[in-house]
Amino acid sequence: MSDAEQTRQNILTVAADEIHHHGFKATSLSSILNRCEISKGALYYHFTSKIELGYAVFEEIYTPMFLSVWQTPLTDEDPIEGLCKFLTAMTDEMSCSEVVCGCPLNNLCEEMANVDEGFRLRILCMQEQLNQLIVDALERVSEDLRDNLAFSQVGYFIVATLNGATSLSKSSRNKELFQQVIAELCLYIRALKK
Amino acid sequence: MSDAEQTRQNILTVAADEIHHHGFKATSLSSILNRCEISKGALYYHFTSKIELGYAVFEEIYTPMFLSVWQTPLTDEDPIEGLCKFLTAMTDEMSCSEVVCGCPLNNLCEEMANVDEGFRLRILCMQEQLNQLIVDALERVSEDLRDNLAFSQVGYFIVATLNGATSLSKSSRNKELFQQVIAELCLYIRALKK
DNA sequence: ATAATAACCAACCGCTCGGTATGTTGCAAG
DNA sequence: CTTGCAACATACCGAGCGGTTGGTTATTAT
Repeated sequence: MSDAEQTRQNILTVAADEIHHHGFKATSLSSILNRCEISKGALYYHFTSKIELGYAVFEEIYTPMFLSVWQTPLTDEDPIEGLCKFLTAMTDEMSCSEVVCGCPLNNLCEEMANVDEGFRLRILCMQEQLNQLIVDALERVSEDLRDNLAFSQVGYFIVATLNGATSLSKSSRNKELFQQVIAELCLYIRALKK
Repeated sequence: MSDAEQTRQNILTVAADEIHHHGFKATSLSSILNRCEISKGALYYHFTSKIELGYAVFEEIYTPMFLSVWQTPLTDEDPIEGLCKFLTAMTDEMSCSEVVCGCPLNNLCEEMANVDEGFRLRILCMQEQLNQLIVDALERVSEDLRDNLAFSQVGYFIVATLNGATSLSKSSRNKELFQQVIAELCLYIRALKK
């Protein structure tokens, strides 16, 4: 990787972390510059504006990471069990900073979706991709599931509940609350089976 | 009501609306001053700082409104049906601005809980009050419900899912997504019964 | 050897923000 | 009649922000 590309990646990584911790608007460029030990000129050589940097973080860091994390359990032979194991594993592996900071995508969603159209469209696109992943997985094993299930609706329900659980534990700083909601969610998910 | 108290209430009302629309940090005092047609001196006569104003909005506007809205369906003779009707009524009556702006308390939660301890404690307190309301309602009709239900867990699950649904519809600007998640949530709630 | 370009740096700019210090007004008590 | 305080208004401050401008290197092509 060239030096320039190395610098760019470094900016992206640091920016992703800063945005995760402080939100997009509250993240100042100077804090990124300090951590990267570069000047403002360097940053503006690679990105035309703060918001373009935000888009790049979203597309090149957050989205790929997020989708790949979901892909694994959903392509499992038994996606129902895969999902439940995935969710309970989340509660176990959840670090302190993850409890406090929440999901980066979820946060960005809350903060920017109704403020900036560019973010909104990117978020929308990613949400649909995720929902499609879930729907595909459910359809694949539809013969084992209850009749009259609305797969898309189920997908959004799962995602919404997970987001709500993250948000709840974030504001209460209580990992247990998250575990409780996830436990109840797993009951719901397993009950999708015949 | 005295003139001074009238001014204070006016500030609170306008601030509540501004914070709902733009978030706490992004709400500038000057926008409040403009809408109230008062000076900065007037505001700082009634409130010692921006964050104290925020606390007052939380305690005197958001919390009472929020709790009273939940109280009605939960004290219904049949809280299960009361909740479901309450939730579906929300989807019908939801205005455009409510879709875009989301729930004021939920927003404040996301934005401020892990930034300011004062907000976090107030949010925590209110969440527990709400959960207690739900638990009380469920216990009251526990004979009609399935055995082995963890009431508190169920309460947090419902709140988390509703929050997630609000967040989802907010970022996608799609009322239908909210309706879908709520529809699925009502299925879950009704399935609590024997 | 020179010219050009990629990759970066340092200094500065205008703006808005929350907050403060001081000035003004009207009414009510003595 | 005046003194005093409640209830404001006005003007200003320093800090931090995103962004711009005008250099400065190091490397590469000619």
